[in-house]
Amino acid sequence: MTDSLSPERMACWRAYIESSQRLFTQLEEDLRADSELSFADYHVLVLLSEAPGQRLRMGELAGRLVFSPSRLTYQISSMGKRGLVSRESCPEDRRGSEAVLTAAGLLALRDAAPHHLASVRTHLMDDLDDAEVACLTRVFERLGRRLPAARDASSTPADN
Amino acid sequence: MTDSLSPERMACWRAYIESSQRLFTQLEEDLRADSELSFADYHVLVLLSEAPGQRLRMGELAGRLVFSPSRLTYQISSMGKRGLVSRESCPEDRRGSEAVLTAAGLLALRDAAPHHLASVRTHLMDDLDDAEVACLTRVFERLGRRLPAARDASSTPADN
DNA sequence: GAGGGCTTGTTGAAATTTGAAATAGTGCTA
DNA sequence: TAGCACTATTTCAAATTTCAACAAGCCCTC
Repeated sequence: MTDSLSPERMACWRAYIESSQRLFTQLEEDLRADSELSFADYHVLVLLSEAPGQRLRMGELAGRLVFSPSRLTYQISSMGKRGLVSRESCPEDRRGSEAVLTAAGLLALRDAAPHHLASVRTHLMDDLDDAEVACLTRVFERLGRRLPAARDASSTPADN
Repeated sequence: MTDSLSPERMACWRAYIESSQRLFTQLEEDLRADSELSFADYHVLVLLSEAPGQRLRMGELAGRLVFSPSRLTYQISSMGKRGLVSRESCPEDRRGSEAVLTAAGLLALRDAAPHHLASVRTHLMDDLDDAEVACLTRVFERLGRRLPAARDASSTPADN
């Protein structure tokens, strides 16, 4: 291939995608092994547990999870069936609805968290020294800032 | 949450997953926008194009893509319908089959590569300095070496 | 040289994800 | 207050992915 990336950067890129894929797969597997949650379920629970009132608008949640709206609808309805979240319609904007953490959801999160965090540690974090952690943090926070609402909305400024 | 990860490491972890997710989504979108390929299609084409005889066993391919066997079967059959790859059964081991790059597949890769690589550069690589690249490479290569224990153990420590 | 236990890859049904269109509500402008 | 453009979310069909069998071939050992 006519690389327009230096060999070092190409190697970096490849290592990054492949290892990340493997890592995510592994974490998902671990999570399913010692809880009834998928990675997505877990992530939803974490975000809700940290939100004021333990509730979030669908759109907000979708944005943070990097989920399409319809995927989130499905995700939340599936979690709803399992009693992990409930839904309420939003008083300020009646088009909207919010996902609310239930007691059972919080319980499930509390149960799963230690296992999951241990998994993150053993597969990733324990192998990193502080300088590496600092480097990754810097790189990925910058990346996140640069790749904002990738989906649609605000990206076409003055055109009509 | 009772974090068993220091706040720094927790922040690192969060930035890493969220940004990675966003990045992968963005790259997929870009790729679809300027080619007929998905990210998975592209990746298959790259791996085949680099393989001796431009062919790989299904298992080998699945391992490198971090795909389940049945997902790969589907993926390859879909690419087969579009003429990007073909299939042959493996002479040494008649259980096996291999995916073979076609001329059209190579063409499609050559067409897509510049766009895709540009996308990787603008969204990620151009923002990294050499030290960061070195750090990411070190971290993710180490991670990749530590993880493949996950599913299949067919890996050779030092080669490729 | 037949059986048993692996490994390779496929299949089919069920679950999930996508993408386009539908539904409902907001808010501006006239 | 009607009309219109826009936003938030859901719905539905089609595409993809998983998961649990299955078929086939390999690799022993006896």
